[in-house]
Amino acid sequence: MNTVLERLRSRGWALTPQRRVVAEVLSGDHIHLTADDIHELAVARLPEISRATVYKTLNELVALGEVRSIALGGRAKHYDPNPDTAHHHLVCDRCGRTLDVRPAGLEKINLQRSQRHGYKLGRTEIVFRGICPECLTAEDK
Amino acid sequence: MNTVLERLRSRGWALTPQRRVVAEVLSGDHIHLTADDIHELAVARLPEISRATVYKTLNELVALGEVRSIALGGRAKHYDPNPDTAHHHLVCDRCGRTLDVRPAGLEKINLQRSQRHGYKLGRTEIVFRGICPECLTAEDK
DNA sequence: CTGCTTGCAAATTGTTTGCAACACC
DNA sequence: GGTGTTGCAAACAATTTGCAAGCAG
Repeated sequence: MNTVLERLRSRGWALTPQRRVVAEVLSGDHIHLTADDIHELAVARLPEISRATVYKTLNELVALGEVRSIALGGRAKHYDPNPDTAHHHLVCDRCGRTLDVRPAGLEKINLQRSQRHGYKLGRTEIVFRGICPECLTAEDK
Repeated sequence: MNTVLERLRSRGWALTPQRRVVAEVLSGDHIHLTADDIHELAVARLPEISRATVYKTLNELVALGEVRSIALGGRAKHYDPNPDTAHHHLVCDRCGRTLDVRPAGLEKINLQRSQRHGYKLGRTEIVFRGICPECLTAEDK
């Protein structure tokens, strides 16, 4: 069922072990990892993979539209393996844990013409910020 | 009319030339600058100001709640001098130019309980992405 | 062979920190 | 003279790039 890899191969992407491992890590349920998280998980499956290769592969996946890179405020970029499904993000301000959310009634959000300032509009991103349950209990000091 | 400086002074913040210049640059109409932009503009008014001081001052302003740091996807953080007024951002995907927008009808956005995953909700940030007029005309190749 | 891919190491970029010199009550 | 602030330079962290060597067709 790994359609990601099929799609990539059909676009002429050389399927090396390194690239397969990166794609596999991303399609797991660990979501919104940083490049370094991804490298760490990839090393567990393929010890000799280098950070540079992980970075290059991630950039290629972003360019191919298979993955989106998102800026959540921490130092490092996070990678979102679901660029197509419409969803937004719920981010913990303490630990950075990020979940996908699909809020009801927000699909039709749009900027009225008077607020567009001549921009041609594209995607709208919503980030809900808060504190996750783990950090909340840890906070009960 | 520089209430920012008044507020800061009343909180015991030493008002040095360097800090005043940074605050002045931020209260200009050039909005959402990066730390380096701010340094550059500050140097124009006070040539000997150092990058380190600008960074330190910006971090203090953020800690004091006078300025918010925002991640817009580029490498560098941007600084938003209007943390209090409810507004969102319209970002150019080409050049990064960012404007404040106050879309109508979005004030009551909220995540329904079933989507909160136990998070205690805080602020909601919306980023509208698009291409600004300048980049649009430049693109007419 | 030819060309894409890898991985090391070095370069870049954005930001922070250690510390000595300084300014201001 | 102590407290807080500056600025240089060095340290850091995240990411990118140059390049020689490897592998695949």
